[in-house]
Amino acid sequence: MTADDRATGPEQPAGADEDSLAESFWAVARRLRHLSRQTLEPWAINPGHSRALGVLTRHGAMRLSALAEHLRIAPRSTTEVVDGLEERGLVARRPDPGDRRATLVALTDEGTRVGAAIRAARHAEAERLFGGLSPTDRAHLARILRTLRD
Amino acid sequence: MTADDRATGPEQPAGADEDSLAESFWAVARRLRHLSRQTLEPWAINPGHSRALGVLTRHGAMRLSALAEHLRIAPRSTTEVVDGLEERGLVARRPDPGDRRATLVALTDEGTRVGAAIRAARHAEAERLFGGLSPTDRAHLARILRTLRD
DNA sequence: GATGATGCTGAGGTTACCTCATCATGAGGT
DNA sequence: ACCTCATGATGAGGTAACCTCAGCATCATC
Repeated sequence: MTADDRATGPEQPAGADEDSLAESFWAVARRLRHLSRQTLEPWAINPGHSRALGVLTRHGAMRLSALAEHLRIAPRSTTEVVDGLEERGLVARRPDPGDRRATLVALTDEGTRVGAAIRAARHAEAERLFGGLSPTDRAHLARILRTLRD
Repeated sequence: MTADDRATGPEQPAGADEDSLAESFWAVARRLRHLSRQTLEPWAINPGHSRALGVLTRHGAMRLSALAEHLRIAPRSTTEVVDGLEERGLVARRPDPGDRRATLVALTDEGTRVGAAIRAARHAEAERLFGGLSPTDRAHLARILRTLRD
């Protein structure tokens, strides 16, 4: 049939025909998301788990509640994300020595390894998309995006 | 706590710290999505419904199955989207005169009106985000995005 | 040491998708 | 005409990733 009215992912707004900046923007976002899914595939890990892994890689062990804030999801939902990572042996729960109500989540060795690998793969993935641009265009894009983000 | 590890929306990959093009990209995507949610709010319509409305606005009445292809969701899911829009009085089902198995979905007058209003609001919304750019930057961005999208 | 706040989790709900089975209809072969 | 297979929509039921609310243990404060 006709082509791609859903210029974007499942959560994205419509307006595909517009041929506007927004449309192109979502089209690129979509490509990025696809790349990302491919990147994560070898680890059989979903984006949510990957995000949590990223936070722990960058910030080290923390309470579930802190992780929830980083991920911007409800504490209760964080319980489940951590459950998943724990099942896969990527993180471990241990009691917070300073507060017996609290639980700390820390990367296991395996988790550290996988976290680093994903980080590297993610870097390569970005390179795959943006690598085609000339250095000038990369600079332009970086500057413009920085402007838009404020 | 620290700020925003979730550089993006609920479905987006992680990697916030990277300070890479990808990171900025998702940050902007996030802003766009927020704007979009605001845009849709007055109509109490969700992105899925809005997308369907957009397709019908652009392409006119069509079968459920055709709509499913445009939206890139399963036919069965389309049934539900159309149910929702029909409840709100924005579309109507009628039998396909050429095939008694099939059902055509068409915008009602109200649906046409709302579709147009959303289209306009969406345009304004894009202007709100991209309007701050100089004409040169807009051209740069448009060109670069077009390159990335292939 | 009672009172209220905080940290985690069980129970159960929502949203937006999915697959599979079913039913009516259509199209083609014999 | 009849049989078979394909197709369009939908009922039934499932899943993933969130959510809220209630409950329990623990902490901080008065």
